[in-house]
Amino acid sequence: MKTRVRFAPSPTGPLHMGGVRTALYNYLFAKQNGGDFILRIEDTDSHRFVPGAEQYIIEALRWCGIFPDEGVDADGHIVETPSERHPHAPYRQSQRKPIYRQYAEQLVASGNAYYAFDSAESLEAERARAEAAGQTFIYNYESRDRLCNSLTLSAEETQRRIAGTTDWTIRFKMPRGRVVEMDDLIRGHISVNADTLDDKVLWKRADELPTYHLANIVDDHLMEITEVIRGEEWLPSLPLHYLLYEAFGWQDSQPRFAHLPLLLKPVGNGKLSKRDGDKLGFPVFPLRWVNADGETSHGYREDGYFPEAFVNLLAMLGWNPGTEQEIFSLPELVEAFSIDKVGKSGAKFNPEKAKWYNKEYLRRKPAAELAELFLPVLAGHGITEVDTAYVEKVISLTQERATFVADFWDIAKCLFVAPGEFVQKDVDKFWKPEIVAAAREALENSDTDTLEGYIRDHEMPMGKVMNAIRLALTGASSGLAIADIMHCIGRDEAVRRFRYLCEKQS
RNA sequence: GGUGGGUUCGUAUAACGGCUAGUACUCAAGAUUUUCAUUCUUGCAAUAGGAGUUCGAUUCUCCUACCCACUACCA
Repeated sequence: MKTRVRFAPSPTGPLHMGGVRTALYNYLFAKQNGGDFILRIEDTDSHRFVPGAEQYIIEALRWCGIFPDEGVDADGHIVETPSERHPHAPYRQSQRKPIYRQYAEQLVASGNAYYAFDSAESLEAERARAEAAGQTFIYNYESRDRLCNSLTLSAEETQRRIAGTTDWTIRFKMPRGRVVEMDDLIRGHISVNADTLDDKVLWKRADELPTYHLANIVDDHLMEITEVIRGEEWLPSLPLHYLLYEAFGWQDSQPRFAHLPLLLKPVGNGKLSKRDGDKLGFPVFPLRWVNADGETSHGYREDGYFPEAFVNLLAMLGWNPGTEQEIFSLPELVEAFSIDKVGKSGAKFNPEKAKWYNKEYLRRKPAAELAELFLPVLAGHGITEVDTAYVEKVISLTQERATFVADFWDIAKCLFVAPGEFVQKDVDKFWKPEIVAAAREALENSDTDTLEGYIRDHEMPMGKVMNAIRLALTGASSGLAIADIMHCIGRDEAVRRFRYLCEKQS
């Protein structure tokens, strides 16, 4: 049987990095097994729908190099209708609306579900009453017989209510005295007593839409999903899902499940949230996101991370190859990934390690590629007429000092413009008459390649003289090697800058 | 509160039930360098606690503690 997995996000906002990791693991699993990766949009919550969120999800996955074989955005094109290639379309649950109702009713007919007419207020009151008594209200075998539903009402009354009002739902009827035995690819065997579970709502009449649980099981079945790989927050729903497969009689083709550990915030406890990024200064989203209020959240892409680095670091959060290799390209991940090497416990995200990954990728990239990325940065600083070969040379000198492409400017701006300001602390330390005199003599009696030899031959203090020259050339006493700078800007420019500082200080 | 899941250096993780618990990031020190960075070397630092099984437990079992998730006509 061909492996078919899906990533099924809800378009309620930007996809956060935990979601991207879930998508990635699904993708890796599919590709490793020669299967298909499907992107399905679970937009059954009409109230939380956020415009642009679906497009964001698609764009984020594309940026990571993850292209669905099937689903909305299959092969990079939006798929809306079924075809030979996409028999399972549409892939947006809102467009699959007509499919679900019959399944909900099938469950009612088979006695696995029932109509419930309790109002939100009455249920609220039940919960409050239970809480006051120090108990928890559960809508299940112990309470359903005294509540307002098709189990307690006459058939006529039930029919009348279904026809006459929109204030009803279909609830799953949890079996009594059942222990559900489940298997998880990551966590092993799990068993739960169904008596502790409640009769989940399957169908929301007010919206004419199924809830997650129903839509999810129906679609996974219809789309012939073989493995469900999703976040740990779904683990508590697994018994319900098992029971649903059973109620439909689909248990033989039921997918296998794997629940991924959560991504935790870098400091303290709890799962990674949008606020952590703002507070600690790292992105939690793959791409920049601007919400309806104009509030902007950082994105890895815009912050200068390479997609390969982002994918790599994400892959290593919760999974490891069992070897000491840390750098993996996407194809290498496909090769090495294994679901049973995924950890069970939540992984705290470490922004420092994320930067390290980017640095590693940056230093492995060819100068030509980096030059192309750096050109817009240069343009942003008003440098437009530059020779590409020169930019590549600059990059080869700065590459191993940088973490992001944008760092090239901070490190090497002196190779494009003369310093206008000088670090006072360094001026005080190195711009002293005797050093300046020596530096001037050395500079004027040598060229780029003989400067160091001249200073040495005349027994000048190497460190002080070099730093005085560096100060004149770059504005500070730290940074690139003098010889490298002079090779780039030329001796004449170096002398000019030196004289400029002399005049400025006199 | 209830249900489920989890727990190895600060972080991510490795270790058929068997050497001195390994590696990476961070941090510190040293070497190299004209400075900074790089690079190299070294160092700091962990099996949550308690029982049990066993010749032997990070690994298996139980208890406790702590953390997390779920507990909606949200996904």
